[in-house]
Amino acid sequence: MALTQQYIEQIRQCTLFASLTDAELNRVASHGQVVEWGAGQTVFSQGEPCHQFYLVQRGMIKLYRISVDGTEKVMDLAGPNQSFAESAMFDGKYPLHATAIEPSTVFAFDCKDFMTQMHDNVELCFRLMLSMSQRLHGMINEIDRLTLHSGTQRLAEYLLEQVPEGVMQSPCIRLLVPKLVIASRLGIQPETFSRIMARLRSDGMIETHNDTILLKDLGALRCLAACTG
Amino acid sequence: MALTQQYIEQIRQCTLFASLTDAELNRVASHGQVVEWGAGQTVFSQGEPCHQFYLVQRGMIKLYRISVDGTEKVMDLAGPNQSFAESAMFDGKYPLHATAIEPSTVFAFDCKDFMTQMHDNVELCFRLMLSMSQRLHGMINEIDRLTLHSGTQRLAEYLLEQVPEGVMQSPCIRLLVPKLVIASRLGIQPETFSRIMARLRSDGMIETHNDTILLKDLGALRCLAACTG
DNA sequence: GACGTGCATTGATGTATGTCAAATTCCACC
DNA sequence: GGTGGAATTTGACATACATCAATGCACGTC
Repeated sequence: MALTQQYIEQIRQCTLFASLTDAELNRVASHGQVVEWGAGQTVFSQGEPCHQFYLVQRGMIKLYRISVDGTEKVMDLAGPNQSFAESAMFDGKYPLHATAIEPSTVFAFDCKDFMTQMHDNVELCFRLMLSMSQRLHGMINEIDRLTLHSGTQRLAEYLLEQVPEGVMQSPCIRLLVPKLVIASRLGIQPETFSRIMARLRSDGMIETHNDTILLKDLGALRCLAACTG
Repeated sequence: MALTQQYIEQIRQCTLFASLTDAELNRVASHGQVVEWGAGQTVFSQGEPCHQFYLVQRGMIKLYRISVDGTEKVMDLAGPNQSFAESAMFDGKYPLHATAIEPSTVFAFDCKDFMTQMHDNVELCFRLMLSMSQRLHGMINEIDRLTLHSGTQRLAEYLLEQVPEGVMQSPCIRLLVPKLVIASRLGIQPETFSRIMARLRSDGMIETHNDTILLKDLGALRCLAACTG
């Protein structure tokens, strides 16, 4: 489906497009599409030639790799207002799989057009380079966590990341994706995830009701995440 | 020390600078320096404001993080003709530590000048974006290996990576850095590294003499690296 | 409302890898 | 060429986490 005017303002929210003029944004949009994906549908597969990159409007996209024995590692989760696969433009093919884990609306932008637009607009290049550098540093942090932190620490960090800005004490958070997926994201097994949660519960740090989690002791969680433990 | 004419051709070897005209390259060089670092000397520390990015001329630079308890995780090793910390330009500070692990000569380029040069030269932007996207995909592979592959697999992969192109059978490779450093690079302990090597040796896949390693059975190593085992 | 499917939890058990410690080898420096 | 300190190796032991298996729970479908 064509990317109509009604979505323009929403696209501008994404920092990648924030600096564009109305005319430029319209041009990007004119080469874009709105696509709907059902839960479990694949947006693209690893190795596939890359002609588009994406911005999530609604829903959740899982970005992941699969090993030879079928095990899946979730590399990232893209929710509303988050873009993905921009860097694949330069490689020509996607470095991982992407599938929707719930009904999702996604904006798809044409790589070729975006590249020519970057040629005419250095500012846009800088936007993309900033975005890529941030993603790169995010990856460094990811490797840091995977190698230097324990499963418990990573889970505590994840819970704390879900807390909205400015909340001071005992915030209540919701897990936006199945625990199975979070476990893979954190590099642990679902069983281990469940066990760590049980321990945090019995230690009085959290209270749980399905996907809703009350963080009773932020201080203890922060210590767990930061310190050796 | 100023970056004199004698180094220009060497800098051009790096893909990042390959597309530059003589005039452009001279300008980059005029804002650059040649710096010598002894073994163990730090090039920059994590969090430090970033004013330069680097290209190794000779030697080896270790890029790493340190955890609260002092444990060190080597994220990457930059040898001759490899650049590092380009992406820090956009963040304003270095995301990790860099120290020389042997006497090294490094070209240092001024970020501010390079940024203005990118403003005038979209081609240069594209070069950097290509380089960043490759690094990004390298990181994805890294996380893939850390989470989906065993220590043995990662070590086998590392050994195979050291084999020069086109060598068909029983290549002899040399470890260019202390095993301690490689172990950290692979996310395992030095003791584990040693034990895995011993196992590969007793399985007849390799022969070792200090830092020299004969890969006796490439097929078996490839199977070990790729398959589950 | 019964049924089925997939997710989550809990228990029992296995194992790869980490940790601690000591012996040995290597290497740089005097 | 000897000496000291770091890197490496090896052994004994500990443990976090994975694996296997069974049960429970929630959700959607007919």
